[in-house]
Amino acid sequence: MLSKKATLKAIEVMGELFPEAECELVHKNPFELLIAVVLSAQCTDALVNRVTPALFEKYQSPYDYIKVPVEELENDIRSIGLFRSKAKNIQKLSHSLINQYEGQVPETREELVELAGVGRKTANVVTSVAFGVPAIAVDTHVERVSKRLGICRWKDNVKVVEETLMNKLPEHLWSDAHHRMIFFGRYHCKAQSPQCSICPLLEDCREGKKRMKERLIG
DNA sequence: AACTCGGGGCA
DNA sequence: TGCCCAGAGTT
Repeated sequence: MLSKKATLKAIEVMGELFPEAECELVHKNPFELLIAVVLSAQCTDALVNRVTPALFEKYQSPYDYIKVPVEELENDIRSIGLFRSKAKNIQKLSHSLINQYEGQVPETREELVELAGVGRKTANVVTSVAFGVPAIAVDTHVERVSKRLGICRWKDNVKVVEETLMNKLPEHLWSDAHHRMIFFGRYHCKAQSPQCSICPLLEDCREGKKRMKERLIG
């Protein structure tokens, strides 16, 4: 397991590699952010950003989303994939916001995860980005990078990965660490073709050294 | 724990 | 053109 010190150093190096790492979802308020993150499940943020300008123009509140037939909402988000379940979830979620929170977005993880289409990762992104609560949202990039570097164990589930990261990093870095690991995972430590041979973290990376040794990397 | 949903992107 | 990617929900 990577020490706290080495983990911190790795996060700093990722920051140097990707100084532009920050939240990529275009949002103006907690509600738009929530919708954007729900839409982003199983597709890229770039894809979501293609539909959100028109979507947010047309739908500005939970009340707008429940006024239209579900087929119309499906059609408005058709190009991002999984549009049937996402449209259904957004209407269900909108009803919940109206009935339980007077149309506002709740500010705690516990309340957020109860909403349709909102899981642990989405709840963390909303609380941290919209409400400034320190959190590490563990998506597949964060999970893969953490496991390859040896910050956590291979068998750890998402919850344990999250707790381990929080234990090894100071609270004020949680948000930055999240964004940096996403960039690092997406563009460098890729799922299929990690760039180990040119990686500045190779010395400290369990998986990278193994791959180099086994010549899995050119 | 394994499977499903559904597109876009890339080799 | 077929494989890979990305979370939440269901069983």
